[in-house]
Amino acid sequence: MVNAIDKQSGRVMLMLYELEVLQSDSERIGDPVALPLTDIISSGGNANRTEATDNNQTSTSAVPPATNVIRQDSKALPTLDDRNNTKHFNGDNNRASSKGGNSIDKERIVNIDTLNPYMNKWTIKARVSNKSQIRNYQNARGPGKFFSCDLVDQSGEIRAAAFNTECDKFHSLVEVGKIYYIARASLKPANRQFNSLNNDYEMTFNYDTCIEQCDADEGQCIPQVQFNFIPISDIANRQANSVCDVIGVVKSSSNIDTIVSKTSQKEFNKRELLLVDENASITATLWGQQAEDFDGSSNPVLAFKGIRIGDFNGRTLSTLSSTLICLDPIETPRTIELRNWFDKEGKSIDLPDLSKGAEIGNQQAPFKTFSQIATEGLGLSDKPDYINVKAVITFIKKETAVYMMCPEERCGKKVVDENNGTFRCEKCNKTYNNFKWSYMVSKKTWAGLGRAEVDSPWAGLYWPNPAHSDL
DNA sequence: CCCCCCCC
Repeated sequence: MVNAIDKQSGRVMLMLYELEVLQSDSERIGDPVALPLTDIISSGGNANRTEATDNNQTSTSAVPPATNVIRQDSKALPTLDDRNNTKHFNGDNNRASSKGGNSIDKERIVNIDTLNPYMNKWTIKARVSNKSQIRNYQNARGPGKFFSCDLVDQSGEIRAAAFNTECDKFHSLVEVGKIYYIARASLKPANRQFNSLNNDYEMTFNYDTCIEQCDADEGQCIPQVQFNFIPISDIANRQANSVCDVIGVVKSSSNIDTIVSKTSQKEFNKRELLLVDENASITATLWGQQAEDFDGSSNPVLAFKGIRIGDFNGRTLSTLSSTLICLDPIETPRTIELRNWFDKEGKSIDLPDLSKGAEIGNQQAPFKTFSQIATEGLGLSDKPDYINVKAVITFIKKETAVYMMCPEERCGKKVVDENNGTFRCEKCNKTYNNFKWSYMVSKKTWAGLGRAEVDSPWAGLYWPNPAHSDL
């Protein structure tokens, strides 16, 4: 018998080898209790206490399950099935249970959050919360096809993938919202760049995998979806191009816009939302059908599972085809909290916008003289450079100091006065009965440092709120 | 074994 701590997940594992079944239908012996987790960790010698603690903190269930086995019916502890007698335990034959045919052992259901690559016999009972389309791909090994789905039970969640034969076999069988027994799939470490699910592993359906639908009324305790929300303000500290779960109120939304992809030359529809929570706001972009179908006019609470973080002008969110979007989700108390907060005060306060980081001026940007801008070639590459400048204003262009701005919150473009009481925004392709005054100050500056001969460039100062006008 | 997901 070996006990070990999985370094990657911090989970405690107990591996039992070469067991011999003496009797399979005995009464419960003694009064068994759950293994004391902390004792195992501290007696493990090289136990990594920090990892284990961190893992527990980030887990959505505050209390680790006493055992990984859900006892479905009997008072007795699970017993080894007669079909799986000792001959299956004398080696590493992990196909043992398939010898009894294409069946699933429903008496030995384990929680999803206990699955790991070292277990070779398990069944889970899980709801499908999300499923991808079949995607064809081409790589060094030739063409292939693939789909993935997300599985959830009362303990946790895991992403599962299926390739080629299994892709064809399981794609139509697996339906979002339905519950299945799943046994004998492979497990490997999850790739955090693409997967925000709260599990260190991902599942791959293989030739041996068995999936069987479960009656709907058997799964009432299994949630529809599990979220691992991070506050919007935390997105600033996350890696660009990673995925996360976010919830917020749609404070405003743009019209549909069409862009042409640089790589594929194809057209895509998009809609930008301003998503807010109690501490920050961020732009979230919806694509394709999800953009077309979305109506943000009632300021709904919107939850995203597996949305991608971008770094345009600070931080943005952008949906992937795998992103699950839930309108006013009932699964989380955050929906009510955010609703109450927004209606009471959130709708009328301006919060830090993570998608305007670069416009406001990055505090980390270095101070530069105008001569350094020239000699270092700043501003000449495709991506903008951000600097701070300490300078004296020598001239202000008064004629264009104010302009009439589109009243739409996320627009900011100049409107054209139609001279009939309406104002047209070309960007929104819409005519409004009102506009907002905004300020664009062009000015000539001179940066000292004994370099008076350096050309002093024009600089634009932009601030959307007149309350900040202190020039 | 996928992992493309678009634009400013």
